[in-house]
Amino acid sequence: MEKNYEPERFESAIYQNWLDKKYFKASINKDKTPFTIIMPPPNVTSKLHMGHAFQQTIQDIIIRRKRMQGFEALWLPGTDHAAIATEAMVSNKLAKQGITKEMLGREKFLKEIEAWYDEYKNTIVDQFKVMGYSCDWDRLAFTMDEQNNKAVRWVFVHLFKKGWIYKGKRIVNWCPHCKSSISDAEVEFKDLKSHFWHLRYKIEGADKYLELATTRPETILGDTAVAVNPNDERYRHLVGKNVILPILNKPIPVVADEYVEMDFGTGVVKITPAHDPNDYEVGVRHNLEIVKILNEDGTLNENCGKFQGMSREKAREEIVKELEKLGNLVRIEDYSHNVGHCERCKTVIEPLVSNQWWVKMDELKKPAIKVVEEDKVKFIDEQYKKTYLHWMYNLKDWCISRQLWNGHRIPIFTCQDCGEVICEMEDPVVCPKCGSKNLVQEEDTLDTWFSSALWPLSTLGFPDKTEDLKYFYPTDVLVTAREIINLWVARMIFSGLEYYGDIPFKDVVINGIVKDANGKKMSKTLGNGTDPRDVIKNYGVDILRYSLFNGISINMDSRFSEKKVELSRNFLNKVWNASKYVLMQLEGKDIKDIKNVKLNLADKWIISQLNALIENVDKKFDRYDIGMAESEIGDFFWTKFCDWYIELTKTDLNGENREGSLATLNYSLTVLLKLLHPFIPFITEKIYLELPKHDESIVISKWPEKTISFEKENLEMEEIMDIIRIVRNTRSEKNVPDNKKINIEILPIKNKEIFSLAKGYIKKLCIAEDIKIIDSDTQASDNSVKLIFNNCIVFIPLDSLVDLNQEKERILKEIEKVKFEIARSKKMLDNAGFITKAPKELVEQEKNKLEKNNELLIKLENELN
RNA sequence: GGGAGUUUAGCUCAGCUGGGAGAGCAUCCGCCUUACAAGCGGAGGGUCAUAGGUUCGAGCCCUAUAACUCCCACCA
Repeated sequence: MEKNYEPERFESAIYQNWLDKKYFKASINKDKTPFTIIMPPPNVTSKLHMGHAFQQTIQDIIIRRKRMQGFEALWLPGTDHAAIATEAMVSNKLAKQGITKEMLGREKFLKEIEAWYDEYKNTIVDQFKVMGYSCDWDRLAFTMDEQNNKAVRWVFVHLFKKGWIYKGKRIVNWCPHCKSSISDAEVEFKDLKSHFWHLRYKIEGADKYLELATTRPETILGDTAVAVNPNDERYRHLVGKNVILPILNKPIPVVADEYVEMDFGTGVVKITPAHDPNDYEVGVRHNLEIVKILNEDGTLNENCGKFQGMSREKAREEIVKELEKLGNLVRIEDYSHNVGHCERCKTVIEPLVSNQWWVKMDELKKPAIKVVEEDKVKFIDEQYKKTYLHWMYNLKDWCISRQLWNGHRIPIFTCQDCGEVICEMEDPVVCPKCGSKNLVQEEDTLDTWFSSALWPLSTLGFPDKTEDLKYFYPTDVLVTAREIINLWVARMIFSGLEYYGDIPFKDVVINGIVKDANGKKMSKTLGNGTDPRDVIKNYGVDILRYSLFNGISINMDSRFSEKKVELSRNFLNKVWNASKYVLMQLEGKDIKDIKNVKLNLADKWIISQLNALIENVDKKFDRYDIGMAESEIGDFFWTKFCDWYIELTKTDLNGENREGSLATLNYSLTVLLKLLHPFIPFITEKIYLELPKHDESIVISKWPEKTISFEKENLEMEEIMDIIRIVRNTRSEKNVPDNKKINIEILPIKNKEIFSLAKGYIKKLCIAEDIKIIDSDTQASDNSVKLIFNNCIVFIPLDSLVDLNQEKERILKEIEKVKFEIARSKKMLDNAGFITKAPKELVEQEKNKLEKNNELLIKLENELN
């Protein structure tokens, strides 16, 4: 093995070998239980960022362990077509050449989009491969590939025939930049400083005015009423009368509606049904005229007289001036309020009324609520169950049409001659009713989430009834982000249930966000993010992967810092060096199985410890606590394996029974590499293949299971370790530097034979020149520090005179400690409540402690006399 | 406005169904002990946000308060 750990020298070659050997390929195998993860598809054109690295690595860790545990492990990768974002990028590119999509026409524009996808298609996939992800790449899917298109068409036709898709005039969130409606979930609200304009409208036929306040004075041109609360005494007499709308000088009615809050503002609301969701509702209730004042690009339209063609912002200014001139402006108040922005392009959205396609949710949501209520689909952590259910209970119909060209075009055709509406699996050529060939398809495309909702189905072959679906579906776990529980997770659940009759996944792991070192969200605009590609370049993939998970809970937000990367580098370096050392010891030797060899005390200890480790790690894995699993293994490797076990074997390897140590070194390194493999796949593979005995690859090797255990030796070794710790502590306290050796004399009291076995360990780890087992304290050297344990007394003769007073102090301090413990135990045991109510083992344990401490106390007190 | 989360050592976080406060980093002391100075040995450091309550016993359970974070809904 090379002297230094240099990951860049082997990571990519190892990955290529895995691909060549097809280890990640999953196919139907009746002898194995399937374990399936479908990857949440990243944007096809995106570049690897910390969020991907975190979320996808979680899945890789899970799937790699399952593969080693003998499951038929499928991790199915794919990418998303990200309709709005891509259309915006391609439009921008064309705009630089002075071309609009309208100039190109639909067909040519879609060709441009396709070319764009082709160019960028592989960037994210290639970067995922660099990350070491063990996906079945042969199954790489795309939300606009043939299979998905087919699934989308099938589902649309299915819903249409059930009567669950309808066209309706509703207020939608309109993005004037994207020129499309966007869903509620894609609207971001930001607090903006603005004003409250107080206006007065003249009451028709009277010389009085009605005062109201608005945050959007420009919409005055679309007002068709003012509203007051029916219980509002102040205005009751005006209901049914008209007021004169300024500028347009048009009489509009005063209506009474519960929606108006009496306490807010003046208690009078201007109603613009075409441009406000609530106003729209009021408009419907009172049968008001709907006047649209905006074009698709956000400029004012032909209903706006001299303001036509102005931008929203310009129109606001001009209209306020005009109102002031006309005497309708009372005052302007500072006000800040939440304004909706387009999540993708950050433009202020404009609510406006338009014709859209909708999916009825009433029936779809019922079973999707039930499966989560009954934990058939389980959220990790459980708090998200509430988030999900809360949203589902209040779910309204889903607006699925988007005014884009990129995406799945709505497969509805209308006969221009007889008005027949056609929605079938195949595009119709003639009208089935009148035979006309004059058929026109809807212009709009579907919300991207419409196809994403079918992801677990379509990637496995839906709508065809494939064997893959039967075998791999429902999938086992979905790993995804908080903010798309509603957008995506919910829709996959009702889709799976409605179209295939089963849940799409059993567990939903919601992962936290990776923030920067200061706990701030990483963002492009702030420039505070760490680019995972830089970390890979400087440190390698394994170190990046390890640093993302060490000591964190994956469902909580975590922080990423250069510091963590360095710590991870130190650890991987430790793994490399320790392995190098162990391999050096094993080289050229005949390595036996631990079950067929005589084991030393330390060997039995580490084997027992490993058993406990395996059990703990499995428990943590099974509840997706993989960050803690990682740090437990890492901790074990460093402390127990390197600092203790390897050091202990240095004695045994020079002793009579080297075989036991060699076998156990080999065994424990193998177990640890396997446990670490899901987290840091490359270094573990590299070392694993150097072991004297190994499978073809650690990827397909067997996950460790518990083996023979040595309870008695385990405890004995722990006692010896305690002695070693105390002696080291004493050395340090007495200012004996580590380059100076001491002599040690041990007087065993109990379990005497263990000390002859452990003598070497103590000598080595306490840096002793000589170690003697004595059988009476009269043999002990003069001028020694005397350390008292339950099973022995340790004497350390020191060159310099031991200060007797200082020794007395030390013993007194120890007596204090023991007395404190005794008092605590007594207090508990004297408490009747404790004796009767606490678990029996606990009481028993406490009694044992008390007894031991009492014995120790007597010995210590004897020392003083 | 509704809901959720967080608050433990100087920093980053553990602490499972209540039963003696933990780790790493940082700090201090001592070591190049031939796998590793990216290392080894040792030490100091905490009223577990605050105030009540339940319990034989509370970091953990209940109630209230405060600060920070996130999600949802948005009042013209």
